[in-house]
Amino acid sequence: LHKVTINVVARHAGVSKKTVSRVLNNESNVTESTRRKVQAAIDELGYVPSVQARALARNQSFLIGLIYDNPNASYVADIQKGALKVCRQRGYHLVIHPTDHESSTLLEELEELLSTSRLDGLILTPPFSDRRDILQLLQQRHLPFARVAPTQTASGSVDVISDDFDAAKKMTEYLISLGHQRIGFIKGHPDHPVSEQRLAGYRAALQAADIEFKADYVRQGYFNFRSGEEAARKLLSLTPLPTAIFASNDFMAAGVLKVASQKGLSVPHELSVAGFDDSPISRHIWPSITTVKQPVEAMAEQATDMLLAVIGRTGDAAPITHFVDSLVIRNSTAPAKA
Amino acid sequence: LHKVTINVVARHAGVSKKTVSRVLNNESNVTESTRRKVQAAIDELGYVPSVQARALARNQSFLIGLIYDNPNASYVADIQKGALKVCRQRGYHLVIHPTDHESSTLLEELEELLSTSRLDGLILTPPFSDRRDILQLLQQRHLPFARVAPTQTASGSVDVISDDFDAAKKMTEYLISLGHQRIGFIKGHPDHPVSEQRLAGYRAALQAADIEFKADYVRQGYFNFRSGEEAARKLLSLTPLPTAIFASNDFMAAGVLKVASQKGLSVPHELSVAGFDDSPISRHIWPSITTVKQPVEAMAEQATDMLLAVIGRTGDAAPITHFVDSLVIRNSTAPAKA
DNA sequence: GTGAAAGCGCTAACAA
DNA sequence: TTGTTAGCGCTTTCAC
Repeated sequence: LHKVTINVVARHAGVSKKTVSRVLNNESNVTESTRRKVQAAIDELGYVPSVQARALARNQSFLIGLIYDNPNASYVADIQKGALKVCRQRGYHLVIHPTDHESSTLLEELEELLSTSRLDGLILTPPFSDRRDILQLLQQRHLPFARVAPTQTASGSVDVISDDFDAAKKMTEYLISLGHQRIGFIKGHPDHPVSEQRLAGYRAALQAADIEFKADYVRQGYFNFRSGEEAARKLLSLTPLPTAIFASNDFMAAGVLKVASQKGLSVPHELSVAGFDDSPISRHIWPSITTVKQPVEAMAEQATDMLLAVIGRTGDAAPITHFVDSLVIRNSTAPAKA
Repeated sequence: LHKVTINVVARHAGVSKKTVSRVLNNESNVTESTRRKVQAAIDELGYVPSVQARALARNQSFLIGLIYDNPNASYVADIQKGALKVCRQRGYHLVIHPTDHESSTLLEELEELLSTSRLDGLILTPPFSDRRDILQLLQQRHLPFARVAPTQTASGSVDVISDDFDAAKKMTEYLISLGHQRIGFIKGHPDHPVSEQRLAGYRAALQAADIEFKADYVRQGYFNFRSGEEAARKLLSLTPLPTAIFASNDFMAAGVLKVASQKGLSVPHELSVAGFDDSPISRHIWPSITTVKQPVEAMAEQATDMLLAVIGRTGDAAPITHFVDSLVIRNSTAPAKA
C-alpha cells in the first residue's frame, strides 16, 4: 500500500496538486465539476492531508494550548471536554498545560511552552484569565488567546463570562427566603478574582433584605476541603450560631458538613449549607449539597470557538459571550427553625 | 527580530546546517570542539528547532495519544499528569482522547484519530487496555502502544500493572482482622477486568480465613455513586446484617455511606465501609473512607517512558513494570462489635 | 568528521 | 479557473 499524498490525488484526478490544495481548503475559485472530480479522487484513495506538512507550509502548528491550575478535577475535565470538541472538529490539537499559578517561574515556563510548541492560540482559565503579566506576554507575542471567566477587561481578547456575583446573590436570597438571617460565608481563594464577586453577591443580597452584614460571619477559605473545615469551626463557635453557611465552593461546603456532623448539628434541620460549582461531591455526599451550576463545558466550547475564529480571521464574533449560572437545590438546605 | 532557523545558526557557527542538525540530535560523529561551537551559537541566538519541520522530515508527529473513559476525574487527571511529565521532557505532545467505551463506533472513531493525527504512539487505560479489537487494530497498523493496568498479556505491548487482586485481598484481611465476619462486597463495572480481580481478592481472603463465601453478600455495581447506593440498600436489608461492606471503588463506598446514614446505621461503629482508589471523595466525606491507593501518576509516567523508548528504539526496558497498591486506613472502618 | 544536494507534503506567489 | 515554481525548516542520502 503506497502512501497517499497530494501528488497521488492530483495525478488520479488529472489536475495539479495546487487544485487539490484549493479543494482541501475550500477556496472559492474552483469549478464545481473540478471540485467534484477531485473530491471523488480523495474519497476513493482515502486521502488524509498531512497536518505536519501543512503546518510547515503555513507556518502554523494547529495546536491550541489550555492553561489551568484547578484542584477541581471535574471542572478541568469539563473544560477539556468543551475545548476538545471544537478542536477536533476543526483539525486542531489541544495541548493541555496544568501548572502551578503560584510558581515563581510561571512566566518563564510559559515562554518556553510558547517557543517550543509554537501554539496558534491559548485558552486561559482562572486564575490565569486575569493575570496581567501573562496577558502582556501574549500581547507582545501577538498570540491570540481566549479567556474563561475573567473579571477584568483586556484589549484584544475574546472572553466567555458568567455572572458569579448574580449567582451568589441568588443563592443568598434563596437562603434568606428560607428564613435564614444569620448566614455565614466562606470566601474563596484570594488569588481567584471570582472570590470577590461571590462575596459581593452575598453582601448585596443581605443588603437588599435589610440584614446587617457582620464581618464575624465571613471567613477566608482557599477552595479546598480543609480550609472549609477550619472556617466552619470558627463559624460554628459563634454565638448566636449561624443557621446557614454559604461556602464559595463545594469542597469547602463538604468541610462544613464534616464539622457539623462532628458537632452533632443536623444538616439541614439545624444548619443549612450551600456550595458553589456543582462538583460531583455535591451529589456524592449525604446530605447532598445545594449549589450553583455553571455551564463550564459550554463555556470552554464557546471560548475555543471564538479563539479559532480569531486565528482563522473568520467571522468577527462578539468578543464577549455571557453564560448564566443556575441554582441546584438539593438536601443540605431547609427552612430556618422558628 | 528575524526568525532563527537552522540556517541562521549554521552561518553563525560557521558550519553547515547538517552539522547543526547532528548536534541537535546528539549524533556521535561530531568533534567536541565543533559541538561546543554550535551549541554556543544555539544558545546565543536562542534557537529552538521547529517541531513542525522536524515532523515532516522525519515522518513523525511527536504526538502521543491517551485513550480513556473514566468517570473518575481525579484518576484521569493523575494519568494525564504522569504522561505529560514525560512527554514534555522529551518534546512530545499529548493528545488526550476521552471517549465512550460502549460506543458502537469506537473502532471507527479510533481509526479516524489515527489517520488524521498520525500519532507516534498510544497509551491505553482501562477498560481499553484489554480490548482485543483495539489491540488488533494497533498491531496491524504497527503503532506502538503502552497499556496501563491490563489483565491479559498481549504481544508487542509494554505494560504497567498493579496487583488489584492482592490489594483487595489485603483490604479484606484487614476487615477480618478487625473482627468482621459478615463482609458485604460491591463489584465493579463488568466491562472493567479489574472488577473480577478485586472480587477474587475478596474471596481469597475469606477463604484463607475460613469464612464461608455467600453470594448474597455480593452485589453488582457499576463504579458510580448510584449503583453503590442500590447495592447497599440490598446488602443492608439482609439478615443478619453485614458488619462491613467493601465497595470496589470510592464512589460506591460513598453511596454506602449515604444509605447507612439514612438507615440510622452509624459508620464505623455499626458498619465498617471500605473503598478503592483513594479518590478525593474518600477524604472529603465524613467519615473519611478507608481505601486502596494506586500510584496512578507514577504508573502513567512509567508507561509513557516505556512507550517513548519503544518509539525511539532506545533501551529495551522490561516490557512489564509492576507497581504496588497500599492500604489507606481512615475513619470508616472500626472493630466489629462483639 | 563534515558538507552539498535532494526531498518530506504541503501552500504561497505568481503566471498562464 | 488552473498550473508552475519556489519555498516552509528540517533530515536524509551520499559524497568528500
